[in-house]
Amino acid sequence: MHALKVTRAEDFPEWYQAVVREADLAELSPTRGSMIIKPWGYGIWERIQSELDRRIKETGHENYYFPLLIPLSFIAKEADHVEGFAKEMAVVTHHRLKAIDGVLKPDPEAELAEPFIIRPTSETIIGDAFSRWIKSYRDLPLKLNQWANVMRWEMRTRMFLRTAEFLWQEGHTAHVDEADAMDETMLALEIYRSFAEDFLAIPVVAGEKPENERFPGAVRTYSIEAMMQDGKALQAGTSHYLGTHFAEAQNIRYQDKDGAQTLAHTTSWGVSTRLIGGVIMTHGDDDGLRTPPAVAPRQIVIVPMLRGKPEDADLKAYCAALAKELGALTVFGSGLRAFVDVKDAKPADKRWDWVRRGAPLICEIGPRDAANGQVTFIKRNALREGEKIKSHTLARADFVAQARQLLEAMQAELFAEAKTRLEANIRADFETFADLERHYGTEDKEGEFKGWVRVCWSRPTGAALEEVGERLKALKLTIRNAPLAQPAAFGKCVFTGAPAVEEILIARAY
RNA sequence: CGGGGUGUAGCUCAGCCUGGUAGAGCGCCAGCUUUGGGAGCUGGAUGUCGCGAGUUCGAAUCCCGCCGCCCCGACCA
Repeated sequence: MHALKVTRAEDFPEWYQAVVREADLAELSPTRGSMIIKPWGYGIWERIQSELDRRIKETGHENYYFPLLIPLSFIAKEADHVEGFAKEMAVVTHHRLKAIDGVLKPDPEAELAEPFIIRPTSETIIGDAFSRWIKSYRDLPLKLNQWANVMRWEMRTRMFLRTAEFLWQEGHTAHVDEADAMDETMLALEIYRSFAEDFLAIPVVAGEKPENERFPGAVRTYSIEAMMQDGKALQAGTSHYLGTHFAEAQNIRYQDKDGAQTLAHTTSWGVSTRLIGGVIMTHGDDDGLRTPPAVAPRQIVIVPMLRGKPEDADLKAYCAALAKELGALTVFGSGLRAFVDVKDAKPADKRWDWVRRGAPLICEIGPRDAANGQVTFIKRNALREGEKIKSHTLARADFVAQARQLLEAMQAELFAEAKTRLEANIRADFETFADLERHYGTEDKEGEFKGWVRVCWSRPTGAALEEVGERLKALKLTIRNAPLAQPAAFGKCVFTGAPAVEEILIARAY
């Protein structure tokens, strides 16, 4: 009997919802399209924040903070940018409420002269500041980052994957020229790749987005793409080289060494709470989430087998001492997070709560363990042997000595499992569009696992690319990216038969 | 915003066709029993049946409108 009522195989979207609820990650809020992130889910985000923040600072960036509200006129400054975001904007138009016929409404007499938009991203207001901060080549590069909430009025929302309001980090930088800005763009992409793989145990493919998938206003957009357990792709991070588009629109110029006024080259890059959706769909199983140890808010949870008797006190003391000893250890670069669950509930229920949340190591310690100086535990990533729960027992001193290694091994095992799945499910033997049609079909069962394909193409642009997009759309496919790692020679374009110049990944996507 | 589904207790759902005092299981609370693993027995609490307006003596049930959620499409981190 599994801890969730629905399995991945039966109904993947339902299973996803079940994990979010049963692992106590988040719930819907009264605010349409926005969610309440609960402690276990927010704890994962806090771990993501602190580690990513460290890596961002380590590479020469500083944090700052811009306002939530942006003057409406700002968004209009870059043409592609407006087109990309205008359709999903929340607008603030009044500054006062008034009871009209007993109903509170925006006071018609309190309409703002210029409305504000709630930021969907901050390029425009940050560009405005950059134009004032940057005067000389000596001011460059300018490498800044902010942690913020943003809002995009999405038609259809899904917990963590696409919500109207979401949390993210947005890096914005300015440079003297394209070469320097491109170095920065690729640096950010590499930060995301290594972070996703090392810390979230999510293997990804880093590459460049095709022209039609670029960020509005970008010259080049790069992404990391992860494979979910239903074979669909999740864009888990993006990095953009913006060229001089925003510099032109907002007059970001510096005086170069020869005294000339020169346009700066800018970049922007971000990852969001969507990463948590990626963690769920990469590592979850039919018993709930398996939280990668590096981001688990609690890495070792100790459940004492309390029986409501006097000897409980000894058992609690034993568990508290064990937690303290574990807490003094260091793992993944910070203090080990151990927790004793003394909630007045049945031990079996507590165990399953932690299984669903995906605490990496769950210790179940009874009086006999305490008396013998041992620790009985289950490993969340290898919970079962057949249908039965597999438990392990170690002498207490050995458990403490091995705790760090157990967590590191689990992190590595989760990554290896996902990496194997990714590599086993990218087909690279398709040469024509007919091969794609045969593989993905049009009549296939909804949600059937299809994986990704890696094919050659001639990189058409403009109308020709539009047509490629339409043909793929008929199969519910999109081009994810052109991986950075490319072979030396190419075959023929699957779309046109012309000589190819690049390999691309094609997949169904979130 | 278009197509499909759905909305009844904290959760999963029955009841609706054929109108007549609101149900089950799980969970929750209390007591007792049990105690190395998702326990048993007994008792108990919990609902403006998504919202609004109709038809009717009477609406969870029929009609109309609106809204939320889920899936698909369009759009996107």
